[in-house]
Amino acid sequence: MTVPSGRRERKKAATRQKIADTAMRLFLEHGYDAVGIREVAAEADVAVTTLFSHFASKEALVFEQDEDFEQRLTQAVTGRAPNQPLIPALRREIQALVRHCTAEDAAPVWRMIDESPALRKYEESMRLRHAETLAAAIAADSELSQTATASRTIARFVIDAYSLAREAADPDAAVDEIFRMIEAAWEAT
Amino acid sequence: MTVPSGRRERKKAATRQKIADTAMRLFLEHGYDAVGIREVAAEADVAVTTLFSHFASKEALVFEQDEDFEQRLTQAVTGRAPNQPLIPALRREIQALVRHCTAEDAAPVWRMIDESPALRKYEESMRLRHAETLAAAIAADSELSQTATASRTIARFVIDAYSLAREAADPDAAVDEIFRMIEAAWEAT
DNA sequence: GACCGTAGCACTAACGGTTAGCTTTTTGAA
DNA sequence: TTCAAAAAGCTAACCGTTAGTGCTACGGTC
Repeated sequence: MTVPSGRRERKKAATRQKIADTAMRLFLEHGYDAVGIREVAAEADVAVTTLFSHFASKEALVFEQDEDFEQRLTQAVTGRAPNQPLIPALRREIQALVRHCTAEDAAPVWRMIDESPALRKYEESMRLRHAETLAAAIAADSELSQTATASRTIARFVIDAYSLAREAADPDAAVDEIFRMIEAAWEAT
Repeated sequence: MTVPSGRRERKKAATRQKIADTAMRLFLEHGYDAVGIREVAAEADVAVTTLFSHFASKEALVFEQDEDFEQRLTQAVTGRAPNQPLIPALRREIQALVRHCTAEDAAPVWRMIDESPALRKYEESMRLRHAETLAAAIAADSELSQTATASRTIARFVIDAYSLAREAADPDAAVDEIFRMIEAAWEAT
């Protein structure tokens, strides 16, 4: 028992990474819909069942590291200095995340996502999960005193900001504009 | 050509309705996931392909009349009296919609939806569609002068209000609380 | 009333994502 | 070396969905 040390974990992580990399390469090369799970598994030289033991679904192959997203947002709430206001902290984080995914080299991936209904759906429910996590972090902040509904509402609005800004013509300006609205909403609680 | 009047339309509508009713009955009886498409088709005495010619997907069987939703929201925007403010009009409509789907007799259906990941996903992307439609209606209103981003943002917030209030312990109070925030956000534009 | 185009429906067979059941290999520890 | 468990593998299926094809009944036209 104890903690499975070393090699086992590394090998598992390596297998996972190889699957993810292979999948991304094939998807970008031939299109998401044109590449089947069996094809990805064969190219990565693993069994289909192995692939699904590492990733819950085909879509999850594309959003490999979405836990970053969640962690960075909650970190922005729980990790800010005492007496620092909530909304600006979230604004900075969202700004950074939007910039990250509107960067040049991320463009092909997001184009692929936008073109596939399945991937869009998946991202939508991912966002809702993130909003719930963020809402929990906001609700748990002892410096703030707001109802459960207000926490969940602000969390949704913040996630909306990310989603809307990402698609806007001028993402930076959109973040500014939307966060002015969120700030007002927050002060109305 | 012209408009195919009469019997043909009635028969088609009857078939559609029979499929929808049968599906709902089976879903509520045995659970959404436990009932297969082939089963629904057999019970409704139609071919599987016929079922899919009336409904785009299994989930669509549950959200049979979601176009109402979209129409009522855009109507609340475009059909309000001149010089009437936007947000209160939307608030009234959302209030009504929330009440409608938190009514006693709708409870089993919504419990079923909440329990099925597939149905939740479907509803989420439905909401996004509705938000886009609503955003277009707001942007088209000549009395209002707001950026495209502001329109889309307010539309999202309004749809969020519906979604959050529906799940809240006290839906009426939640609508009030969230719309106070939306009102503030709107005035900040 | 006979005729024709088409809408609606049926049937089969398949495709692609996903899972269950079971066996084999690899790994860490005794 | 030996053993238990984790990881990976294989087969075979399930389920939602679609393509291909043909039949039937309806609505409009002559």
